[in-house]
Amino acid sequence: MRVTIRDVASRAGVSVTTASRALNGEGRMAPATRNRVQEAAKALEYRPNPIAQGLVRKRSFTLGLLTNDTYGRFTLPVAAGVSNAVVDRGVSVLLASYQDDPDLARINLQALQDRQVDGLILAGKRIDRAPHASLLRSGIPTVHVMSACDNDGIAFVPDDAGGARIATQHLLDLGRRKIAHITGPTSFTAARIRAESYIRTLADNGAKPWGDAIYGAWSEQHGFDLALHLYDRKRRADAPDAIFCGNDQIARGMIDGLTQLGVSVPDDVAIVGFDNWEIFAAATRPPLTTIDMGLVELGRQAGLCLLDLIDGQTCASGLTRTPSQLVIRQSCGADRTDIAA
Amino acid sequence: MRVTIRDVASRAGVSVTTASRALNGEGRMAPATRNRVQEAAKALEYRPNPIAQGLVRKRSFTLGLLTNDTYGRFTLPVAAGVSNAVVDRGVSVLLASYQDDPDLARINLQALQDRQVDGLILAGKRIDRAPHASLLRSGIPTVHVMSACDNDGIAFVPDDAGGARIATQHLLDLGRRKIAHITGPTSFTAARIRAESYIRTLADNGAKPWGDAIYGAWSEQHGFDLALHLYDRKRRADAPDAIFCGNDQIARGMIDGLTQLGVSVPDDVAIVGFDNWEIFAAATRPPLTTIDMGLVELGRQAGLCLLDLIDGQTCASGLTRTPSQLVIRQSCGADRTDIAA
DNA sequence: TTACAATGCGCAAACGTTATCTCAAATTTG
DNA sequence: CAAATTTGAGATAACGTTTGCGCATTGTAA
Repeated sequence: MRVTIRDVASRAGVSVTTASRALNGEGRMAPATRNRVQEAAKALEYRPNPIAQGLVRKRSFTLGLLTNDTYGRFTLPVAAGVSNAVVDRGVSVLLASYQDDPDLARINLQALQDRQVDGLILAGKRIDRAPHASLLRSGIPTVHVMSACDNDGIAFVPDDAGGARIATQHLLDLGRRKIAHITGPTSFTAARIRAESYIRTLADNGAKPWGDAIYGAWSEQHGFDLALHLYDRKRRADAPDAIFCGNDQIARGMIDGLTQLGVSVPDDVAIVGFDNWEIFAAATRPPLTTIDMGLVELGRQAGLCLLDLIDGQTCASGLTRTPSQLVIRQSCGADRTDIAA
Repeated sequence: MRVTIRDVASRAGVSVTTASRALNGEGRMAPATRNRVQEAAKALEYRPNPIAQGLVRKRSFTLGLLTNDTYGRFTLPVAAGVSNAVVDRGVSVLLASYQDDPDLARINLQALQDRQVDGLILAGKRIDRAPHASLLRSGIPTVHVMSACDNDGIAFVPDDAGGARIATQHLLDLGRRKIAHITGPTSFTAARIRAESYIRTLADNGAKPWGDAIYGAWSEQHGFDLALHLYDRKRRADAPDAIFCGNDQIARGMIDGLTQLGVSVPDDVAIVGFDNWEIFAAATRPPLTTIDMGLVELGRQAGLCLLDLIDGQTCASGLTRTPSQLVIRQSCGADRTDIAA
């Protein structure tokens, strides 16, 4: 059988009560006694039983991660971040996935409630869609990740504006001046934010955008088609010398299109993507310089914030945007000798 | 406060003991009494507290899913499958991710053990690598997913041979006869299995492989380079009229290469991929016909098997390969009018 | 001294279940 | 009709913790 607090207590020659208090650092107690208990615990490799603790403390020391992301592209890095952030505080993460299915959402939420999760992380796949309403008023401390929430909610999302700024700035720093922006549908808030930030960054540097931001699908096709259109032989002279793409797929399509037209990347046109979707970004020819949204770190912060929230501390409320980072590969021609592979 | 079994008991006018037995369907009891209790439970929306149950039953009704897959490409579908399979048996899934880091693996395993998970799912990213040794002898019922295990272990992996057979057969059915196979490194068991199955399927149909299976990297580059090589103008006449690619990335590279050479897919060459990595497969031009490994279903089966194992039932031991499925898009020219989009 | 507070620790109850006994009433048996 | 058996259900003790309360013992002020 597992070693219980009873074993620790008897080895230290104290009562169970005292042992408990010694280990939790509570109550008045002779320092010597406390030490004795702690050493006994260490010697026996005692680890408290979270289930028993949960029963009496009415806390389970678990977080529920309820996700809506089918492919795991966003969720798994986030989940890893959450899990790693809280594991050394003795907290574990329950994963449940409802695939846009309200029934499944309800069942899973109920299961998490039954388990008395101390907190809930609701993960989505886009920042302007709120989780299904039934998830919203669970009565459990909740943070949102990669999704919208109501006014008094707490959400962690990537710093779209910052990422766009870094990307645009990078192109400016490389001397490009005719910088275009091609991105997803206007209906996506993330797309609009990135576009606005792109424009503002240019303005801050005394530059003008090359035409309006071009909205469309988040697809390779979109990038590909625009490459063919913008760099059509008739227009090529006036075409951009750099493009900031709203995601890696668009960037990929763009590069493919440019390559097909014989336009050189990065010599003629520098390309920056967004997402750092590794297998995608590394597979373009040339490999794609892009923005990493720092999802693992985002998960970390969401996890820690949730823990604070549970402890009753006031946690950074509202929307927190975790910083993005530029990952330099070869599609912009920047020197990357100072950057680890 | 939550409604407890005490509330149910008093509403039904019985003792707590009787209520418990009535709800668990145990013990001798007047049918009327049992009904009364069950109705009381329903009326109060009673749901038993798994924590309390766990304490006395020495089971936690949780499964631990310990994964090594960093990007979540495989793990999240599997996790969703596991979770959905077990949720209506009152079991939840704890997710932990060690990123090839032995220390993290140890810590996470310990956390799962502390929580007294009833079973463990060890998920990897390739079928010929066993999990870190320290994970192997945890003393907890374990099934492996997408990874190797020792002889008396239980593992669930995709049916590589079946998938390769279906893919090859599909090409044969479409009348192709010069079918090549391009795949990942020989060091990957999955690659070898797929290659062997490809050869066997051809033989079963009285056909011969077009040359040896070509091993290389699991990358687009590999496919791309081979396209340029195989369909070089000098060789094109003898080149394959169909290629079964070992994964979607190779297929993607191959299609890109062929397109660049002006070789038509699927008219001149039919391409089948492997993985059905949605965003990849749907983005090729033309969209890729490929093999879906059924990871969600794999997760389901692994979860149910683990539950059986925990109940002491003898579960299908050894390696279980869950069936793959052909997803028909447009890279083979097959009619797909009978298939839903 | 006497009274009274502080210190150090243990008893016992609680958390919400299930499981092991026990025991009265109802039923069958001889 | 008495004895043996079955039936139905409750009392009580776990499970491993934490926690409110109480009780000695020691130290301090009057």
